[in-house]
Amino acid sequence: MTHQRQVLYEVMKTMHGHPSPEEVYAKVKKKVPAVSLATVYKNIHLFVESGIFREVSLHHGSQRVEMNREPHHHMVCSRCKSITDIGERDLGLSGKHGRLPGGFLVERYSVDVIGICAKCQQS
Amino acid sequence: MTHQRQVLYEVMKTMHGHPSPEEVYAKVKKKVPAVSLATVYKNIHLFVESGIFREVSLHHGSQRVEMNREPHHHMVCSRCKSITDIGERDLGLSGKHGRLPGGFLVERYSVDVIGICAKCQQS
DNA sequence: GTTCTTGCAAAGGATTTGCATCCTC
DNA sequence: GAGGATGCAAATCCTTTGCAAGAAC
Repeated sequence: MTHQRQVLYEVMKTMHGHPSPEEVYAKVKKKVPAVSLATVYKNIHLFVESGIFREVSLHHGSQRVEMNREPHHHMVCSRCKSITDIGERDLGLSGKHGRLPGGFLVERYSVDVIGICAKCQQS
Repeated sequence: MTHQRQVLYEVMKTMHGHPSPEEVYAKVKKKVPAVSLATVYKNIHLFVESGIFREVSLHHGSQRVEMNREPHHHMVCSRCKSITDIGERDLGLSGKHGRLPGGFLVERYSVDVIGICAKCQQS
C-alpha cells in the first residue's frame, strides 16, 4: 500500500458519475503532482480486478458489430470477455413502458449479463 | 454505391456473432484484395450511423469507472454518448432467476438504455 | 464533370510495457 | 534486503484523417 495508491483510492471514493482514467489522473495530480498516468492506469486496473471498483461497460478490445437481428441481449464472460447471445425470452427481462426520468427517449434496451461462461468455469 | 461498399455489405450479411472491423476486413480482403482497412472502418461507421447494422456496445472514448454503488443501470445517449444512472426500480426490469442457457454463471446484469437524452432532443 | 469514395500513410487517442529507481514492510 | 510500485518514455493497439488518384452517376 503505497502513498499514491492510497491517495488514488481516496480521490476515487469522492468522485461521482463515470470518470475516465484521465479525469481521475487530473484529480490525483492535485494532491500528488509527480504521479504518472501509467500509475493511475495500473491501479485502476487493479481496483477493478479486485472488485473494489467496477467498470461501466466491458471492453472487447475493439468495436463489435451486431449480426443477430432478432431481439436479444448478451452474456459477457468477465474473464475471457466472450459475448454470447441470449434471446429476450430466455433472459426473462421486460422493459418498462412509458417515459424514463429526465425525459430520456428510449430507442432500445441493451442488456449485458456479466458472469463466467461455462468454459471459464471449468478452468 | 461503390463496388467495395457493395461487397462489404454482402460479406457482413453472411457473418455471425460479433465481428470486429479487423475480422470483417479479413473477409472482404478475400474478395477484394486491394481493399484498405480504412475503407472498412469508414463503411462500417456509415452502416452503423444509418442503422443498417448496430454496434454491440457504445464506446465512450475511454474506459469509465462506476462510482454509484447502488444497484442501477444506465441511460446512454446515442448522440452525445452521455451516461446517466437510473435506479433498478425506475427502469422496471427484473432479472431472471436460476441458470442461464449454456451454464452461464450470472454475476450481475448491466442494462444500458440506448436513446436520446433530453438535451439532445432539444437540438 | 462533379461529387463521393478509395487507398495509403501518417496522425491520433487510449492504454500498456520495459526498465531503472524508489518505496514498503 | 526483497519484492512490489513508481515514473518515464517508448511501444502498441485501435481508429481516424489528409490527401491525391480513381470510380460513380
